[in-house]
Amino acid sequence: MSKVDQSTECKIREAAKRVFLRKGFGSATTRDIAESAETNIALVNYYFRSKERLFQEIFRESFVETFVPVARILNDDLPLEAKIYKFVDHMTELLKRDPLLPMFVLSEMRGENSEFCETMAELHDVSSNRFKIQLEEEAAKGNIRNIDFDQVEVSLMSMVIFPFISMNMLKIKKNMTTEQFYSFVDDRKKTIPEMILTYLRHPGK
Amino acid sequence: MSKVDQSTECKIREAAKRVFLRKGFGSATTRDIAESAETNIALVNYYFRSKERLFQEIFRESFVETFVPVARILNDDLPLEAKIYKFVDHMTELLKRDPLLPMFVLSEMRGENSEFCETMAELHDVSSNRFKIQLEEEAAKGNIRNIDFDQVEVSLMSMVIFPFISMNMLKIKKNMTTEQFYSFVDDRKKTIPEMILTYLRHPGK
DNA sequence: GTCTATACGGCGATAGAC
DNA sequence: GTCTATCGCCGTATAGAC
Repeated sequence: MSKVDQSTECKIREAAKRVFLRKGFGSATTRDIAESAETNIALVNYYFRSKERLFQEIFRESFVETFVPVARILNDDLPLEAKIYKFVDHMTELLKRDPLLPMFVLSEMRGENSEFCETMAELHDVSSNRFKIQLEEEAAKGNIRNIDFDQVEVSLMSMVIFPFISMNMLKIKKNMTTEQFYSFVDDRKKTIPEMILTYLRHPGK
Repeated sequence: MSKVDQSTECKIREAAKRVFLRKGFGSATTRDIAESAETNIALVNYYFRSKERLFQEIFRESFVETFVPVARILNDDLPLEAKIYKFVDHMTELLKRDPLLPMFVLSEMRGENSEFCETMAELHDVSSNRFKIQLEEEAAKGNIRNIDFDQVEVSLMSMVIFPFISMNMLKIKKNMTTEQFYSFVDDRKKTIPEMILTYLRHPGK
């Protein structure tokens, strides 16, 4: 087997990721995936037993192994300003490589029924405890204002992630090409930390 | 026909909205909708001809007739600070009534193929031109810093809308009840405008 | 490991009785 | 307007030849 020729299993896995990210679990079909992997339905089920199991693998790989490690940057041992810049930069670069990832993860959690909430149990490991403590310490020292940690964290996540979720709408509304969109989110690597830090450093009324 | 008894057509429309918002177009079935409306499949097709047409009606009603008018607050004739507070307040109240609406609209725009981008043409009407001009005027007067309008607008939208998109994840991660979540977004009616306004009023380095 | 053929169910949509 | 019955299609999954 040559170097460029991947194993069938790997081709199916990559095809599944492409299709699931673009269409979601409900709208993606085994036929789509088999075709995209240049193979047939039987082999998809041979390697992964069912569409459901295949999806679970892709979901875990995308969320737990890709997204979560970057989110953990907030627990790194870094000064506040450097940490926020690093987080926004790394998360933006991750999402530029996989722009459909946030919508993929979040859209599978609608209705609160989903079995994917099980996978979410691992999320409790993502608690940003050290980031929270860091902000509390800075506030105690009088370096930043007193704030509700959750408000700051959610604002930060929102500003980084939401543009990718609304990418297609943004491109239509602002008449953006894909390149212009990427340039826009690159600019946000500066805007977002500035906005958060300016807010933190100036006292409320 | 009594007052409390709605017409069948209306019952189907309401059921369709419930089901589509919870599951999305791909995963919702005509059978779901019929059952939720306490009627049968034949009547769904009798009144709306097809699942596709029914969906288009719900989508238009939810997006163009509900969401867009609130977004237009940014074009109202109001002082900057009052306008931002009003926008965040109204949008938050709208989303508290229909928390699944943002995910519903945005998830149907994945893959950039979708025919719903046609409906999006009406979105060009939502251009926030007057808000943009207002910010430019305030900057010219030296009241706020010079900024990229799109960056500010997207940040504002992100911070208001994203918590509802990630509602289920947030509730799991922060161990929130639904009531606590609503209380959290109510607090954001103050946090978000403060963050935006603090950023605007303090010059960059 | 790989393919063809097929089983089986659920889907959207409609015909036709009332 | 409303319902039952049914058609034809496409989905997942598997059996069995190679």
